[in-house]
Amino acid sequence: MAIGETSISESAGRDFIRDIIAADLDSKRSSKVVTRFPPEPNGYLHIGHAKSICLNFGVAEEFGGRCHLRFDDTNPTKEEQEYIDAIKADVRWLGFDWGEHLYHASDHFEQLYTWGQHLIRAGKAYVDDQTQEDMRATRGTLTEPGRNSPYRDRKVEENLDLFARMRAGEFPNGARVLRAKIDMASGNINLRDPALYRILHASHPRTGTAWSIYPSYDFAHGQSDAIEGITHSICTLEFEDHRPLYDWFLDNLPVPSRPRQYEFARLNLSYALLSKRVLTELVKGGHVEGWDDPRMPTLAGLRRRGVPPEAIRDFIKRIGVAKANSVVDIGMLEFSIREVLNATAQRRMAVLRPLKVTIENYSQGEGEELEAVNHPEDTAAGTRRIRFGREIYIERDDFMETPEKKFFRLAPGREVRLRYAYFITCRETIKNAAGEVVELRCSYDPATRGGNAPDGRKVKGTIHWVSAADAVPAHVRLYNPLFTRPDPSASEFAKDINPQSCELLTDCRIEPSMATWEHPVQFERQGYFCRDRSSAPGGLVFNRTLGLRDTYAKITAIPATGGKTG
RNA sequence: UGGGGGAUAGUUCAACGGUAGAACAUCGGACUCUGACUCCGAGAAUCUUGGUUCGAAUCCAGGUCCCCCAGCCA
Repeated sequence: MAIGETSISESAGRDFIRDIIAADLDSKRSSKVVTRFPPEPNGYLHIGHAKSICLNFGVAEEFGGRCHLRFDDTNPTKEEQEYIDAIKADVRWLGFDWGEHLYHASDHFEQLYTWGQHLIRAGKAYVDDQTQEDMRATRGTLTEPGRNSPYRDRKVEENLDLFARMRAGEFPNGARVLRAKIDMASGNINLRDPALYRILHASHPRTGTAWSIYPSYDFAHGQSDAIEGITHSICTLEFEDHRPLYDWFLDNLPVPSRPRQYEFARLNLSYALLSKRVLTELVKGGHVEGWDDPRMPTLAGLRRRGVPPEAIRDFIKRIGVAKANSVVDIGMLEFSIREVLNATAQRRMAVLRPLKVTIENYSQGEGEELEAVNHPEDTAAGTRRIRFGREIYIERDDFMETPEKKFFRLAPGREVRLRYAYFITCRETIKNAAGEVVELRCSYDPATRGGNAPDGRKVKGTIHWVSAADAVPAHVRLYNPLFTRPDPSASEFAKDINPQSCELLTDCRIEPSMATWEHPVQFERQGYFCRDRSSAPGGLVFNRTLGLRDTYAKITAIPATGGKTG
């Protein structure tokens, strides 16, 4: 079921946020539901944001309301147009639509300024000339109260004048700040006269140089919610102790509506770091190739990796919403990815590490065409013709000179099935000077054409292959987790970076039809792959989205993300 | 030692005073022209101590542990 098809009855009570909304609708405290997704355009969206997006847009859809996309662009020193564009593209890709409801905190700058004056006139805000150091020193500590600023009792007229001159750009950065006058002794540090406006001579992506002062998050967020008619302002846990301040502004300003803030626990994923600071450093420090590097947990990275948006939505639905901090096993995400890809990706054959096989009793001629099904669980996907010939490539891992007990693929003297083709038996092993196996000499049974023996005999293994004469070369990138630990250090992430997070294979052979294939594909017995955007004619590049579950390989060192390494 | 939150299988969530349930993971087994998929089965939890109640994961009291807050970041 698509996310938008969830009915209210099914969704009611699915989590505490939906419980609250259902109750508000029930008690008529709200007559509609309006939510918002409020990213700051200072980086790319990651899968943690997907949780918020799915929650906010999902809830709005389920309850027949709407969800706004609002850029929290109150700090021009960190925000860029590139991020604004990328965020829009990512939200759309995930499958959500804000319609006409695109907003920016900067749309409300003029109103916010007016409200700053309003607080001044009410004696509830003042311009403070203290230095940043002084403010820090007088704020107190977690256990000691702060001290009032010597500028706290400035006259209204003087405050108004100074505030206007701050706006006019008369003072340098940091010279003064507009502060709310609340309580320097509050146990909640957010209430110790928080800054409302700071002087920032910086060019803003939308307002350019029109402003020399910019509102703080606290002063902008709730009021923007009120202006837009947001009913339920859903944010993460770290804003919980900002809620009294959020409410204080709404109580002390003539706002047009009364939104409420609710907080949920952000997403954490094992073997990953979901913080914009870390992701930004990974990009700027050159640890990855960019925001859309397939190893990144960004939506852009997941997209390039080949992860379908449906899989992300399914994953988010599965993990639920609560207030307890938690770390979700990356295996959960992988399950959702396989679930979607198994159902949608067509099957093809590709040999990643080729081992040449010559079928000695097969004619030297042109070869032949065999039929292969495109999707075993979806007959509508049809079939395709694949070339077979005397020389083929099989996977190096599918041959073992001295097979271990559980190995039931090819070995000297052993018979296996070539998928959709014939049974072959290994007759001889060719080695190079170093003693490495470089070629296999096999025989085939013409009676097994298509893959079944008329005499009813069975083989234990079926392996994939490609025709040596017809397969096209390709590069394939195998990905493993970016970090070596399930709980990488956010403060010293560099030491936990996995040096083997990307393995490039340069001698792969794939079915010719793949040259122009644009969809996710399963290379049989190996995993799900997608064409990388760096592919060029004659230079195909595939990314492995995820390996198939592999109960034989049993890699224990690092989780299955990216599948087996060898 | 201030203020605000949170503790249920290995993990993530349910259970809203009335039989602690699901998904993922794990371990068995079946099926299979993908060691995939699918199917069947198993093990596995209420932080702790009291109290209220016929009955407590849920209500009350005390304790323990974990997370967030001292930006002119969001």
